[in-house]
Amino acid sequence: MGRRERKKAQTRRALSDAALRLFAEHGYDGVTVAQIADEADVSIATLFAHVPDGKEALIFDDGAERHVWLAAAVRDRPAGQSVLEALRRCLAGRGPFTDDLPPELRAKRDLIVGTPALREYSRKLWIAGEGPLAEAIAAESGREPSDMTVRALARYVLEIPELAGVEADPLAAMNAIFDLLEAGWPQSHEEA
Amino acid sequence: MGRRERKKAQTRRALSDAALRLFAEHGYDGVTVAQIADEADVSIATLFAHVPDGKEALIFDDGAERHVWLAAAVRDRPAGQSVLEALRRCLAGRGPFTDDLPPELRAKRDLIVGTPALREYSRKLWIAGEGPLAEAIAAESGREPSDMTVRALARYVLEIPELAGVEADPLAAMNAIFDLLEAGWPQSHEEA
DNA sequence: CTCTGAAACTATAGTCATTATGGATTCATA
DNA sequence: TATGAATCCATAATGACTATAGTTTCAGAG
Repeated sequence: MGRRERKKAQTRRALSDAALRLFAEHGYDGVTVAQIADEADVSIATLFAHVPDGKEALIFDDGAERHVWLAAAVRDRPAGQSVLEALRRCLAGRGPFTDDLPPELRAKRDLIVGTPALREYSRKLWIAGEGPLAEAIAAESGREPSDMTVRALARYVLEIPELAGVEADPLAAMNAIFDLLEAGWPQSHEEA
Repeated sequence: MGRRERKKAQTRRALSDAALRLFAEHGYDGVTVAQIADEADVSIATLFAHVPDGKEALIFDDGAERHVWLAAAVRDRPAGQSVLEALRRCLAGRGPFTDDLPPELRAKRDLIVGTPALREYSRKLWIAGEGPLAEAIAAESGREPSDMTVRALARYVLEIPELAGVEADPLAAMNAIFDLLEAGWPQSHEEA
């Protein structure tokens, strides 16, 4: 990676860090993009060049990883395990379903959950994984990616964190929803 | 209804009409709130007093009706009909699932679908019906409204228009999704 | 009918996110 | 080393939205 890309990544990182620090201290609405740009020592124009989606996007990275990561969980699951079982286990170790996180990440998660604008943007990134996930599910179940039930299943799985995350026992809630989906999407669907 | 409320409703209507007309002609981003306020012959401050949720909310009414209407479809269904069957029939006659609409409403729908900001706001209003719908489902199926599966079902049903609406045959797509949900939420759940 | 308080309206000025412009600097590479 | 692209900057503009303070209009009490 050349110096150019390195500097670019550095600037992006500086912006993320500055934004997260200031948001944590003053709240999302208590911080202006000008302050963030100052803190990161770049101009406002540069800030927006790095974050075309706007202020909310500052503390997120693409989210492309998440898609890859979900699709991989489906594709690389142990032999004999159902697609939904793989997704269930995959989600169980992430997001709202574990408190086994470094305090830094926990604080970030709380900030997002407590800020409507951030929550919405986070959802948008997350739901963008519907297409890739649907492709992975289709490939593993011998269906077409355009199959409505495949797309619906992908979407429904992606909704689970938002639905279960606010419950008293998120993990139990998640399992209840997966049970519901598994009844409607039985193993038999997965025969090629 | 006194003159006061009547005038208020008139102003709100004038704003809606002006916004819809201008959006249709110049596109959502091609119109400023100042133009809309002018067209409706009110000040900008007044515009925002009527529409606290901002520009996107101009062409929508509360959406409170929609919730009532959905919950009613569940509550007042014919004896022996399942909750999901009632919802299936109810949705089939609305939104993206019928072209049997006055051209005025069709144009409005196309505007919303073709404008990200409007689409998102429309979704927000629609999803706000999750709570009421969950209550209705819970009441009819002898479960608690806090039951995770009830809330999930409500949410999943509300997602259907967005999921199926973009398919070539929306009605067929909707039916496919309802079949999926009915398998996971069998009749047996509805015994009190 | 008249008085009064609240609601609705207005003009004005401000804040803030976001975009546009045009120029300066830095880096990759031929 | 020269060239072109990427990055950055200062500046100014646009447009959504909010705050303030004052005016008009209506509903209801007396």
